[in-house]
Amino acid sequence: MADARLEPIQGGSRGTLVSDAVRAAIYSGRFQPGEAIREMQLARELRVSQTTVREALLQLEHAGLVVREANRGTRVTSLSEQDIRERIAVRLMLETSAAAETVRRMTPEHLAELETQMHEIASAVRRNSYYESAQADLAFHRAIWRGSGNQTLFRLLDELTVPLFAFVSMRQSSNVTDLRRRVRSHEPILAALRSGQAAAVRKAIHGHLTTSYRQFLEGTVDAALVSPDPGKS
Amino acid sequence: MADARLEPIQGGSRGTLVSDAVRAAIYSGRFQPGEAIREMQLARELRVSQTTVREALLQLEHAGLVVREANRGTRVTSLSEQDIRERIAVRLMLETSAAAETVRRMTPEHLAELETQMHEIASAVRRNSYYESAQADLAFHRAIWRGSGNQTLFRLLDELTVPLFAFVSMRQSSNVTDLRRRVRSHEPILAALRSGQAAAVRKAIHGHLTTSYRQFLEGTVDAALVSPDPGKS
DNA sequence: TGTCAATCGGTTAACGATAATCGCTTATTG
DNA sequence: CAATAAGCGATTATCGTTAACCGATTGACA
Repeated sequence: MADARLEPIQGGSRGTLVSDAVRAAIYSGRFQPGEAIREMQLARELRVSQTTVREALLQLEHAGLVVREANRGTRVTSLSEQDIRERIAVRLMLETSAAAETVRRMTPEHLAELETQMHEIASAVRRNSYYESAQADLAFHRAIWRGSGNQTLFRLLDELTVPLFAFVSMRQSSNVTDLRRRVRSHEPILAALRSGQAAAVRKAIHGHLTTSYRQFLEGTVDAALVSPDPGKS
Repeated sequence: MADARLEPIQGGSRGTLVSDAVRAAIYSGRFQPGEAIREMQLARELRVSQTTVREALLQLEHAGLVVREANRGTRVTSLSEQDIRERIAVRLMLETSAAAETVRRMTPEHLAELETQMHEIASAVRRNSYYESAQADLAFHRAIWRGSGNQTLFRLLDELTVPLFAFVSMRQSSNVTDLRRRVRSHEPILAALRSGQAAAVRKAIHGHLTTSYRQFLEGTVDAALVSPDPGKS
């Protein structure tokens, strides 16, 4: 009973299938931010009804990947500078606390999983695969969020961050230097997690995020919401 | 141009109308937590198509008021003890930071608005109107969130808290003592906001929330995620 | 020639009907 | 008699079509 011979069939509903397809198209850049997505056209291309497409778009809207305007249409989300700063600020609040909790509950197995994810990032970077390295990067952070044991917290961080990955990384030049930095910048987090000290983890996450998003944060008038943890003004 | 003579007509899409109707029914208790909501039945009662009802239910699912299971049906969300604890923990993280930012940007106008909201709460309590006092309570907190100037933060707090109000207050006895407490427990927040000191505001919010939700928090094994701010273990 | 209303093209919103899926009950069969 | 399959009722998922809506453009009229 413990291990079935067959995997449960995947695919879910047709709407989810469509949603996945569009999501992949957005990530891979086939749909550009700001570009309109027409329900009927998509329905024809994918051989499904408009209703199904609509349900998929509703899901994507929830995930923050598209925006829908009544009677006007759907377009790929194009995060404004302000949107990005806001998301980063909130992510900073949540992820530092999540990681601090994660380190408290850390098991050797979980630490091993994080090290594996780290290897995945490095591997993708070695292959110079930008898309996959971003996926691995996200997976690493997800593993940290999950470790907090708070599903609500995980869900919110996911909702907040997925569009960030989709649209921020899109702008960053994917040159070799940036990719190398992607590996290095995660190492202090892992080190802090190994140390088991919550304060160190908070600092590591804070440093990682502010560094990673430096180019989006500089020029922010109110840095307050961006660094609520240290520097208690 | 600045002030129109007429308000923009409300009502939005039919789907939103249905969604509002169901939301009100949930809040008022006409739909109980755990109760099934049948699409076709609702469609007949409201004289709209099943598609429209479905869109409404999708909206409500996003808001966390109902849960939908593929091919099984929709039911009113019944938050588990764990869900509630998780939401409180995350709300604590976000609202303390939001309020700290709000106090930094506070204007006399905004402070006046909060005082007005406070009067609304007191007024509803005097009328012994439980439902309205809960609405006013929520409005007070919303005003604080909005003051942070971070729309993303506002949205997340809303998403997180609305179901809390819907289902937590439902369980609390709405006796006179509880209602009086509802007024009193907000006063320290207002006082802290007037003082202008971020640290005081953080403490006030923390105190308010842990007090308000005491009955749901006691017995929590890991209080860590619930008090990430003070008492740095 | 400027203003406003009617029209038009394109798109989403809503509809009614059918198909697919689920859990449960009832047969069937070895 | 137990295990399994077939059938049933209820419900959601999907479909194709029609209605409503928005913004831009055209055209009439002062």
